[in-house]
Amino acid sequence: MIRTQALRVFVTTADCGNIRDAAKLLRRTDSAVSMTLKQLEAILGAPLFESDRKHSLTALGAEVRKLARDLLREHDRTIERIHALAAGREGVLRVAAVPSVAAQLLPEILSAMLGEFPGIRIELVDTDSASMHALVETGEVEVGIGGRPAANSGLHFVALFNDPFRLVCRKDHPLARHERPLTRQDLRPHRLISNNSTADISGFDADAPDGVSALSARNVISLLALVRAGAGATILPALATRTIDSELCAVELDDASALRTVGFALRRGGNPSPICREFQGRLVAMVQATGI
Amino acid sequence: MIRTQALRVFVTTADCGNIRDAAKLLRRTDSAVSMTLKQLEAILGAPLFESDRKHSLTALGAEVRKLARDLLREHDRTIERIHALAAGREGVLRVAAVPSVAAQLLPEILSAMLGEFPGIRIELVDTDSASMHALVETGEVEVGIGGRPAANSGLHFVALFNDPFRLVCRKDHPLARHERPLTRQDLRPHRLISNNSTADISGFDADAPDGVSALSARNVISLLALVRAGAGATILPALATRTIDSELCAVELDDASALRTVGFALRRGGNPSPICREFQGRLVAMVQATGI
DNA sequence: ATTTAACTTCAGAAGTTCTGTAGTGAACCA
DNA sequence: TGGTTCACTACAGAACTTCTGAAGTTAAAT
Repeated sequence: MIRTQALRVFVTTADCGNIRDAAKLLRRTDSAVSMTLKQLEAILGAPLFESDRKHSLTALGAEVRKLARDLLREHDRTIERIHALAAGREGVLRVAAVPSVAAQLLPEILSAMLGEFPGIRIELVDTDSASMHALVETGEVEVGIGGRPAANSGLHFVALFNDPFRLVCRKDHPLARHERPLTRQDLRPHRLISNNSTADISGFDADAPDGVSALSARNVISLLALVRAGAGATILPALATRTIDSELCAVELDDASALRTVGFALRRGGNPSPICREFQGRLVAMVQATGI
Repeated sequence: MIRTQALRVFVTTADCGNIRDAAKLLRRTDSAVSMTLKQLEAILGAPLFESDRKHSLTALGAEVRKLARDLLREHDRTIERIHALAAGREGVLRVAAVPSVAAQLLPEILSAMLGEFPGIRIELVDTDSASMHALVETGEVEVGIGGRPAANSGLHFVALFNDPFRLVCRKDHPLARHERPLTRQDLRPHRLISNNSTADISGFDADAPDGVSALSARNVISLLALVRAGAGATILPALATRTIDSELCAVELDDASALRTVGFALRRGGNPSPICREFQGRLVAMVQATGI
């Protein structure tokens, strides 16, 4: 059996032209190097060096040297990549997140990771919680961030923070300067624009005729445009209200159920990749640091 | 340190889906395989399999498997090629030979070798002895077959056979039916066409005025065409007269110096490649078998 | 609850690879 | 010519690694 180490000893010796320097480079004694070369020649049944002095190669030695050098280069590169994968310095992070998280929390973390680990690739999908769960379940993404999946799903959920819903309205809206947290009673007289998030609030859509609001928008940009235009108010997770413009304001709701739990969704029993663990760790740290 | 063997154990186990079958394939005990996997995971600091049962890989495991599989494929291919080189089943044979040998002896040997060792490549140069020596000396060919090089050259010579020179003339030439071997005296009245070979015969060209023959030809085809056309006779090594056509005949010379020694020319101290040794062995065998 | 299968752990055996020392032979120098 | 140096080899034992076989654990199947 030809060991990779034997090839390395041979190539190093051929490069150095003598055993002593090769042994120094390999951090072995001369005799160990000598023995390894002897053994390699015995396996091949033909000499690799012209003479005992290792300064010139036989025709065979020259050919073997070329092959071995390429193999070792490939070998070292691969071993390094395996280590990098294991250390999370390389690999692909596929993550799905609800828009509020994707927009408010992830950019900082992801760009920091890209900066620190130049070898990695990141794929971010922003979508609603239900689609996110599906993506994790099918394996299209490794981790999702959003609402809690149904208990009977194959997903493992780790809560990260609780995000209260807020009413978003124009500053001149009647409820804008309300003193206490708004009750459902307070909201009833006003037109509310439903959106992807409101589906998560138990009983919210049910208040509307046929359980469907008169006006709805999927996209946060157009949703806020409608609010800004005076079409009504809407309800968004507090996280998503962080960057609303100065024409608008977010008002607290007095409703324990108007709270969504945001966390990681992972495949049950799945062992996340090192890069995914790294990502999770950073997000947890950020949530703790900012005290959301 | 990640050993190549550990990667092979990992890939095999991943392929089999369990340790037992992998151990059987690897001709190791279960425990050896188990230990190797454990050690590999310890080196990487992260699990490669989802659970103790080795039927499903972690995200990291799947990535490592891909890399390792490619590396092992490359590794096995290279080791096989090194063995093939050492066994002479692969490689390049670069050989130079004088035309008579190249045309009469080598075709059979070289085509047999190409048939038996599909991995090899052969480069044959036919040239005169002096150029052959130069090619061997510069390393452009590994071995040459032809006349003995000067003693002060860097070449090692191994005699292979003695090739007597013959007179080649038309069947209606006055010397064609000579009873005894021809002496120089016999030749003197006739016009001789000199060629590359005649330079090797001591004193031959010297017999002509100014040491140069009136007519000379380098190429055997045109040389024989001149003889056939009645321009004169010529002298060629017996080996080269084997395939002259029926219009011509070869007549023995009575001259001990009209003998050339043909043999291998190799770099002094050079250790020929396995494929070259193989070639030399076959040529020696052929010479002995045919009794040249 | 028992059986079976898959894997792990452990201690010692087996095997390998390394080191240090002693020695050979070639090259160099005077 | 003999001394010196250099590069390598041989060998024996030390150090280390890897393997085996037996016993043990865990998980799934019946």
